[in-house]
Formats: sequence, C-alpha cells, structure tokens
Amino acid sequence: MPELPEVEVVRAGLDPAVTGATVLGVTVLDERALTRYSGSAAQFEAALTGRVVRSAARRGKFLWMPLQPGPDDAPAADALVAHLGMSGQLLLRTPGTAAERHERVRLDIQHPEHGEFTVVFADQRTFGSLTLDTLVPTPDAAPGGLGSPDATVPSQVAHIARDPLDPAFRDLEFRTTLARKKSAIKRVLLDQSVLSGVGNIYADEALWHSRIHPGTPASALSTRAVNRLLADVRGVLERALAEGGTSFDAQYVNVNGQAGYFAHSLNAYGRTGEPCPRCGRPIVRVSFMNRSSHYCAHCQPFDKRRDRSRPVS
DNA sequence: AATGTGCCCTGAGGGC
DNA sequence: TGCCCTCAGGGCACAT
Repeated sequence: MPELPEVEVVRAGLDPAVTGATVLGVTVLDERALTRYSGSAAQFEAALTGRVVRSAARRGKFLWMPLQPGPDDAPAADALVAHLGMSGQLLLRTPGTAAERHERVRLDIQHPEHGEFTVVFADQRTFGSLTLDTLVPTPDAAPGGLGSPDATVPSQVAHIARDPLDPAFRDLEFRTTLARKKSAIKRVLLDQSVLSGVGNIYADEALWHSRIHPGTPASALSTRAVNRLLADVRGVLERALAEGGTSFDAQYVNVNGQAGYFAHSLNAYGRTGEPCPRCGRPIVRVSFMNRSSHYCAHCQPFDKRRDRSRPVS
C-alpha cells in the first residue's frame, strides 16, 4: 500500500532526525525483517552499530540511508536499505518507548543537535524488509534518488527505474519503452523497472484521469496518450504527496504514526459500484494480475477482443 | 527476451 | 460465538 507519496512522506520525516546521527544500538526482534540480508541478525546489529547516517534517500518505493565509512575491519555496508512492502512502517519514537504491536527492528540513534531517537521498523504482513548493502554508481551519473548526496544507489535498487518525479527521469526513454511493450498498460505502470513508485492505487487513478482502460496494450497507446498518462501519473503522485499520502486503515502512517488524507480524493480506486465522478456510471472492478483494477467502463472503454482482464462476480 | 503466474504473510471482515 | 473463506498487494522466483 505504501507507494511513492507514502514512502516520500516517511523519507522526509526521517531525514532531519537521521542525517548526521550515530547508531547507538540495533535490536532485531524478528529475523523475517531481514529477508534481503544475507547475514545473521547478530551480524546485522554489529555491522550497523556505531555507524553514522548521512541522509535519508528514496527512489520509487525504496528507502535507503547512506552511511559514513565504518572501521576498516567492518563488513562492507554503504547503506541501510528499507522497503516497506505492504504494511511496513518506520516510526520515530523517544528512547524507551514500549514495543509496537508488529515491531521487527529497533534502532537507537543519537543526533548531534536533536538528541536521541528510536527508529522503529514495524510491519504487520512482513513483506517489508531492512538490509545492508553496498552502493554502486548510477549509469547516468545523476543522483541516485531524492535525498541522496551522490550518484549512487544500493546494488539491490540498481534495477529499479527512476520515478517520474525524479528530475533525471527521461520521458523519451519511457515513451520508447512503452512502444515496445505489448503488456497491458496497467501491468507496465506497476513494473518498477520501467518507472518506479506507482502501485495499484495510483495506477488506477492515473488511468482514470487519462481515460485509458487498464488492459490496453502499452504499445497501442499513441504518443499523445502516453504523454497525457505520464502527466496524470505525476499529477496524482504530487497531489497525494501534498495531502500526506493515502490511507485506508492504520497500516500506512508517517514517522509520527499519522495517516494521510488522499483517500478522500480517490476517483476510481476502491470505489466499486460508486458513480464515476466524471460521468456518473458505476465504477467497475476486475481482477487482473492477482490484483484489483478499478475503472469506469464508459470513460475508459476497451475493445473486448484484446481485453485480458476478467470480471469479478 | 519477453511475458505471465504463484507465493510470501497477517489481520479484518463477511457469511453462516 | 466461532470457524472458514476472501481480500489486501510489492517484489521476486519461477515457468513458458
């Protein structure tokens, strides 16, 4: 559920507290939070303790905190990488706070000016994870992501495309890629190696704004349609960001545990059976790629002969 | 190479 | 009351 706007809210909340802070201690309460990490929980704790965080950075839905170089004998770890998965949260708490319900990892840090904080990684559905990773140069020599001081990304994030709000995102390359893709446009929007940061909610919203059926082959879209879609993707992401993200339940929150307000602004996602805000006909829901797609069959028409989605009873 | 499918996980909510 | 089912879905391993 956390997509680009939600993850960016977390990054922006984390950045002032962690930049320049020293990791005083690390506690792994549940090793499932380290599925992307090759070592043991003890190794993770040891490798991170004592390190100094340089910033909080983000590309798409991936977060990372570049670290200042550790001692020469320390294991190679250039950054702490976090992915929230579906239900992950990074919370800023005061030291000694009681454990969150689904707390998986706790970092105690000390900021040179703001004092001590506890960074809690909590995750109900355990699809999120933390890991330590090396940083590799970006092929285009542009900054690795928002909040990254240099042109590097964690190696595990290298295959993730830049997100559409990244100044180094290349619209032309995006159009070229879409022209070669025969997959449904909804699938392509969710492909983080094509563009990152868009998940099920904002894919449905952008397609609704652009009046494009989610099953339309990407290559069938005109240049004009792709440009409109990209503009609508950026529009929904920016508006959601301005409202602090989307939340349906207690799963997505900022670093202070507060929910965003964008759910009130959704036009298609989660509105099955409700009138389309544009034409008044009911929003329909189909199951597609093991996910739900919500759209207006009138405003977003499609040639059924090429429609790969199937109705949900 | 490109495309599509299945699975990891927990808790909420509906039906009976 | 409680049990079983479905749903939420990001990312990746795997199959074709």
